[in-house]
Amino acid sequence: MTAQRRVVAEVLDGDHVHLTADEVHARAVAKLPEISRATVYNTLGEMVSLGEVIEVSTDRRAKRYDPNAHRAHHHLVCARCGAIRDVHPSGDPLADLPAGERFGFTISGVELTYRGICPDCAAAA
Amino acid sequence: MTAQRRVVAEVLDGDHVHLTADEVHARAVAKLPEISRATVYNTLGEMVSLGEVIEVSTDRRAKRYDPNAHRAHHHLVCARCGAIRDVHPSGDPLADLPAGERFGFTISGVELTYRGICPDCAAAA
DNA sequence: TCCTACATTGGACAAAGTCCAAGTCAAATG
DNA sequence: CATTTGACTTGGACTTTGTCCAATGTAGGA
Repeated sequence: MTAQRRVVAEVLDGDHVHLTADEVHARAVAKLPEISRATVYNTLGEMVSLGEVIEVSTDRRAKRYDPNAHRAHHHLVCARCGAIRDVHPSGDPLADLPAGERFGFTISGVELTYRGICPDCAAAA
Repeated sequence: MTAQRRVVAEVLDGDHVHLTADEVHARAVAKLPEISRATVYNTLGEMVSLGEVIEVSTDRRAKRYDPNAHRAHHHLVCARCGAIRDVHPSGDPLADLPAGERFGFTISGVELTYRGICPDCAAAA
C-alpha cells in the first residue's frame, strides 16, 4: 500500500459518485501533486480485479468507476449529461434468459442500464 | 441514395452479425475500393438516426452496428472475444424499476447485457 | 450547359487508454 | 551500515476509435 494507492482509494471512498479515470486522476493530483495518470490507471485496474470497484461503461466516453461494489445494483444514465444513479430493480434478469437463448455461453453476469433524461437536463431543455 | 450508401447498406444486410465501423469499412472497400472511412461513419450515423440500425457499445472498444433494429432484443457478449448474440429474455425490465427508483428521470429505454464466455473461447482456454 | 447543393474524400485532430524503459524507494540481506 | 532486489511509479510515446474540416466531385434542376 503506497501513498499513491491510498490516495486513489481515498478519492473513490470520498463520495459515492461515478468518476471517470481522469476525474479520479484530477482529484488524486489535488492530494498528491505528482501522481501520474499511468499509476491511476494501474491502481484502478487492480481495484477492479480485486472486485473492490466496478467498471461502468455506459457510453462511448470514458469508463466510470463505481465504488459501490458490494451491493448488487444497476444503473440509470442521463443521455444528455451522462449522470449516473444506482438503481435496484426488482426481478432477476438472469432468470429471464431461457436456456435455449444461452447459445452455450457460460454466463457470468448481467448489466441492466436504463436510459433517459435527468430532471436537471429536462428543465434546461 | 449514392453508390457509397448503397454499399454500406448492403454490407449490413449481408449477414446478421454485429460489425464494428472498421469492419463495415473493410467490407465496403471490397465492393467499392475508394470509399472513405468518413463516409462510412457518416452513413452509419444517418442509419442510426433513421432507426434502421442500432448502435451497440458493449465495451470500450469499437461500437458495433446491429441491423436487427425492428425486433426488440438484448445482447449476450463474450468477455473474451467480443462476439455478440441477440437474445430475447422474458420479462420487461422497465416494469421492474419502481417509481421510487426513477429519481425524476424521463426514461426512454433499457439495455440488458448478459456477459459470459462463448463456447469457442471456453474450448480454447 | 451551367449552377447549386449536397455527398465524398483524405488528412489532421482529439479523447481515452495502454505500453514500456527508466527511475525511485523501501525492505531484506550480508 | 552498505548493497541488492523487486515492486511501484513516472512520463512519454503509441494505439485505437472516432470527429472535424476544407477541398473536391457529382447529380440533377433551371
